[in-house]
Amino acid sequence: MKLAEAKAQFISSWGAFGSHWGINRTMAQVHALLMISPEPLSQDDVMEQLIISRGNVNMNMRELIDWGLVERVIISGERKEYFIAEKDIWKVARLIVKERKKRELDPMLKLLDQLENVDGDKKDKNIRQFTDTVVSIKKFGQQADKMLDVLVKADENWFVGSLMKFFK
Amino acid sequence: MKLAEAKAQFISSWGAFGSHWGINRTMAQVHALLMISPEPLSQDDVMEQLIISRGNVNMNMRELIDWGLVERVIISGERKEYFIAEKDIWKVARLIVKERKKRELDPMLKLLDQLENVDGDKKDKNIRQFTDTVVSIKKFGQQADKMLDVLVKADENWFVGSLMKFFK
DNA sequence: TTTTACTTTCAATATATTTTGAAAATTCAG
DNA sequence: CTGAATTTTCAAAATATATTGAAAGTAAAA
Repeated sequence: MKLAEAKAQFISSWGAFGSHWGINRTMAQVHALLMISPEPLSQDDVMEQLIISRGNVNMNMRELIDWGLVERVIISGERKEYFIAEKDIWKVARLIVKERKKRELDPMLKLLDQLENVDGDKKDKNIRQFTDTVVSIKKFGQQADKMLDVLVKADENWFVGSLMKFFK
Repeated sequence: MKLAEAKAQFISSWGAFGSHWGINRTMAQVHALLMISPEPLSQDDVMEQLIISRGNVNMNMRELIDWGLVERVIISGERKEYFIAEKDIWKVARLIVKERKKRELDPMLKLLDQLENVDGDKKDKNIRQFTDTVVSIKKFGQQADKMLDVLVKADENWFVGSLMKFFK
């Protein structure tokens, strides 16, 4: 397969994949393009290669920077800004987990705390089922929270090593 | 807090949460409603409680059944169909992981296999960077794949036990 | 068989999300 | 400062996704 074709497939596919992981399609495509580029790219480069508008590139680039997945770099003698992506896939995964944990898991756990105690007869089957459900989801969430914290803070090598041992 | 208010909050919040996990908002709300209901519900019950149309309930219910998150039940003497949700949150998590792995991870790994070998000079930095990226994502994906397989097939108690030991 | 209760489908509609592009803001060289 | 290059913003337009509801389909009861 030719490089150009492979690139196009990779970008499109990473876009689709990302859209299932809380990262919007175009944002993931920009990230994909930057990951496979050996040199930093400008906004114009991205516009040209992905055939999307300036505003679109700008917004998604900012979002990628917010997530910590992309960095601005200055090339001396150049007026334009350039961008590079984090290429270490473990770091990428950790950054995504960190961000999604903050946005989704943490608020959910906070809410479940509030829902744990509802007024009324503890023997009422409606109240019982509600409380049981909330409590079990909360417990599950707390375990997930702990696990993800370890992952997010883990040094890559330690983590890969131990986990691989664990899963044979 | 009153049960009615707590229910409304839980359903709305589980809907928002689900929409970040590959499950559409309404589908997750139907699932939430069924999880906190001590008795099976009919399509009419769901229509009434979530204030959504018959068609909408029907489509999302089928999707939930496809994922294995909801089951049809027959109540003797009743003409209508009733539905209950899987309430064990570990089973829910495993079903979701299983389905998403099949839909997302497996196709991605298959594609990466094809992209690993591109024509041209292995010394070219564009080809080098592309190949390096593809290979490292593939390795990462394979590890994730193994881990998730263990999780999906694991017996709940064994898994909770070992993992909790692992994460102290 | 016919009637009735219920379920499913899907084109039309409504809603939500993404993208554009031109104007405003910023930055830098002269 | 002035003006050119570049970046940012955001309302409007385009696109994608979800929802409705009425008609068609099914299956149990009469």
